[in-house]
Amino acid sequence: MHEPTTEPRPGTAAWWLARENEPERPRRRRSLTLEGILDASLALLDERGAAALTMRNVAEELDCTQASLYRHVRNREELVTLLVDRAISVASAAPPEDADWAGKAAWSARRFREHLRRHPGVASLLRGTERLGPNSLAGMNYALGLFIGAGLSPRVAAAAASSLATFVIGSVNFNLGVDTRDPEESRHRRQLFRSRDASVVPLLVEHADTLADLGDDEFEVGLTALLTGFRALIEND
Amino acid sequence: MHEPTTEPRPGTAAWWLARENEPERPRRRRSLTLEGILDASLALLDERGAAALTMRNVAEELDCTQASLYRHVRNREELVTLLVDRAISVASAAPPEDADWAGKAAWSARRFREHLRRHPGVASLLRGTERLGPNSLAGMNYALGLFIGAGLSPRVAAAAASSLATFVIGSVNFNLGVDTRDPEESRHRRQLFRSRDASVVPLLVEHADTLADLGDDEFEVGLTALLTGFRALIEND
DNA sequence: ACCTGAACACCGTTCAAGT
DNA sequence: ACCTGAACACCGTTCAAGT
Repeated sequence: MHEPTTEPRPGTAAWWLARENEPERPRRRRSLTLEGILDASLALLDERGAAALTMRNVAEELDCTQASLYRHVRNREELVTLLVDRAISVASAAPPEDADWAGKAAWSARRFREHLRRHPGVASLLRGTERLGPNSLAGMNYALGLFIGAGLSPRVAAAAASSLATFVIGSVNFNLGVDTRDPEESRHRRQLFRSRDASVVPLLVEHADTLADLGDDEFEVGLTALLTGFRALIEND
Repeated sequence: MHEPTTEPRPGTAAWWLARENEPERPRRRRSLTLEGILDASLALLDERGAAALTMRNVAEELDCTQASLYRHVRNREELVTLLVDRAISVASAAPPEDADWAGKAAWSARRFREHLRRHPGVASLLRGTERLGPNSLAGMNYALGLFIGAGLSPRVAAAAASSLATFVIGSVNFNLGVDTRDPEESRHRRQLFRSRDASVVPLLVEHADTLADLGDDEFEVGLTALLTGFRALIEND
C-alpha cells in the first residue's frame, strides 16, 4: 500500500495525521506566526461575523499581504479547521465534581451551547465541519468516560456522546441568523403562524403564541430527553 | 406602528409574510420561470454539489444571463431559501398508519435522514437556515400533531418536534464531507485515534476500533434516546 | 530566504443600453 | 416591457519579481 497522492481535505482524519508527519515549519524571528493568524481570525470572527473572515481582512488585521498568510496555512479551509478546534477548547471546562454523570453531561452541554451563542461566528463555522482536532478529541474522550462510567458499553457510549454533541451544535445553528433577543422576530413568527391556512396546518394556527417564542425550551426539552433516554439504555443493558 | 423600511432577510418569518403581500409577478410567455430556476438549481445541486450552485451556473443551465435570474429572485439567499423548502417536501410522506406515535416519528426521522443523505447538497444548504416555508410548516404541523396526540402539552410537543428535527439535520451534516462508504476514511480515523497520546485521551486510544466506524449507530442511539425521553415526559405530565 | 505586488479565475449584483 | 452585455466590487489563490 503506497502513499496516496491526493492531498487530504482539511479536517479529515487523514489530514490531521499527515500534518504531524510534516517537518515543523521553522520559527521565524519575523512577527507573523500561525498563532498570530488564528488570534486575528478569531477576533475578526467575533467582531465582524463569519462573512468577514476573508484572507484579505485577516491580512489587513495583521498588516501583511494575503500571500504571506499562505506561508503558514495552505488554505482558507485549513485556517477554518484550526480555528474551530481552538475555539472549542474555550468551551471545555470541568463540570462540578459532586454532580452525577447526567448532571455533568447537562452542565457541559449547557456551557458549550452558551459559549457558541456568545460567539455565533464560531458556531456557524462549526456546522458541517468534522471535529477531529486535539481539543475536539479531548472533549470526546471526556464524554466517552462519562457515559462508560455510567454503565454504557463503549459502542453505545460513543454513539451517545456523538448524539449529544450533534444536538447541541444543531440547536445553536437552528437559531443562528435569528436574534432571539429581538422581540420583532418572535412577533413576526406569531403573525406568520396565525395567518396560515387553518385547513392545512391547523395546529400551527391554534398554538401560534406557544410556537412563536419557544426560546430555550427546545434545547432543554431535547437535552433532558436525550439524557433520560441514555439512562434507559443503561438499565436495559 | 409603521412598516419597517429595512428589507427582511430571506427565510425569516417577516420575509415569508412580506412575500405574500407582494403583487404576484405576471406570468411571462417566455420560458424563464421561478419554477424552472428552482428545477435547474436542484439538478445542479445534486449533480455538482453545493459549491457549484452559483448564479452563473444556474443561468448557463437555463441558457440565459445571470441578470435575468434577478428578475425572478431578489438574491442568491432567496433562491436558497425557496430551494430548501421545496426540497423538504420530497421527504415528507405519510408513515404507516398502524404504527404508534413513536413508530411514526422514527419512520419519518429515518426517511428524512435518508433523503438528505442521498442529496448532500440539499443537506448542506439546510444547515443554519430557518425553515419557515410552506413545506417546512406542514412537516412541523404533522410532528406537533403526533406529539400532542401522544399526550404532551402543546409547549413541550413543540419543543420535542423541534429537537427531533434539529437532531436529524445535525446528524446528517456531521458526516457531510465524509464519504462514509469510503473505507479509507474509517481507516484513517482508526489510525488517528490509535496514535493519540494515551495519557491525554486514553479512551480514544483504547476504543479506536469502535469509534472508527460508528456509522449509523450514532443516529439510531440518539433517535431512540430522544423518543424514550419524550415517552418519559408524557408519563410525568 | 523571505515577502511582496500584481495578476488570475472566479464570485454576487447592478444598470445603462439595446430590442 | 423585457432581456442583455458589460461592468463593479468583491472573493481565494498563485507566482514571478524584488530585497
